[in-house]
Amino acid sequence: MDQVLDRLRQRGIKRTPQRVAVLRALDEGDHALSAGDVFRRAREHCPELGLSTVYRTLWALTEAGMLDTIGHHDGEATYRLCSAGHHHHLVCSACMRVEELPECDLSDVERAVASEHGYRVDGHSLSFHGVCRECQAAGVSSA
Amino acid sequence: MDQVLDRLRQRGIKRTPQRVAVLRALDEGDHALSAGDVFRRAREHCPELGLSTVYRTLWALTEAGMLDTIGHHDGEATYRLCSAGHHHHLVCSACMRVEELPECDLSDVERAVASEHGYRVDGHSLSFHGVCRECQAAGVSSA
DNA sequence: CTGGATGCAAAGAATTTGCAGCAAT
DNA sequence: ATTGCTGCAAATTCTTTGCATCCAG
Repeated sequence: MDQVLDRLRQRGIKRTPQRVAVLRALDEGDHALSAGDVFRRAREHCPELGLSTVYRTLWALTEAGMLDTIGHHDGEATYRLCSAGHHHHLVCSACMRVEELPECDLSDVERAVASEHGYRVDGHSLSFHGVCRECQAAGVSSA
Repeated sequence: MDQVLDRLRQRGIKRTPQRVAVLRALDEGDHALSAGDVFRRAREHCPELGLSTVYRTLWALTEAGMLDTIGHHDGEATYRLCSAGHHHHLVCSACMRVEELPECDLSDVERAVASEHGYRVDGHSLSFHGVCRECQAAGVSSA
């Protein structure tokens, strides 16, 4: 997580207690969190945190390519710290835990789709959803 | 498009001029439209249409499995009439045209991911984005 | 010091909901 | 006739922005 702060510093972003609190909230547990979730969690470490700062920090992290938008459930966007490179996600619909899937072998498919439809294909996004081991054990069937 | 109305009728949904107008707006062109887009287009055929009705109809169509949410750009969700079965999308980021990709051979990958991570994988979503033939010809490079 | 960062409150946008009247079946 | 549908306007909710002040570098 300190590497994240390093990368931010390189982009001229200052290290403030608020940002650290937001990062800690995003970092503990690999779950996808909404802006409100982050706000509530980060507040425990930094009570004077404002919601605007959360949004501003989320935006900065997204700009820096360190934050992925996982989904938009019920009008709320959910975010998660992620590695910078190309990857996909495996999302538990019960607890919102997110695992990264680095491997990706869709270039053939991409090429096929491109030529078949006359598109210049610039990229793709792929995500799997299901229920993680823990939630299965806990008897959760879906969400 | 009349088949869509048939399927709606079977769900006990009445055929009103407003719904028809919304369906026409969604049907003409294979583009992904936001609620506002649909509203503006449908109004041309049905000037007394209210925005709420658009949202209510979009919701009904989604419930019926005939409408897919393509993306959430700038806080606006975009929708498109789609076939009921499992399929993926190829989206032109310039004109928002959407093509359906019926073929899908990810079951192996899905199985591998499931066993590797201990998940019960319930499904996946995959979409490609790029620039369609027409927009390439028109010299559009991205969005 | 100095420019970026913050909190607050107000603004903006998209979507939802209450309600009394209207229309499709 | 019934029952759902509609438009309008008000209400909700998520997110963004303006601004005076404050703090990290």
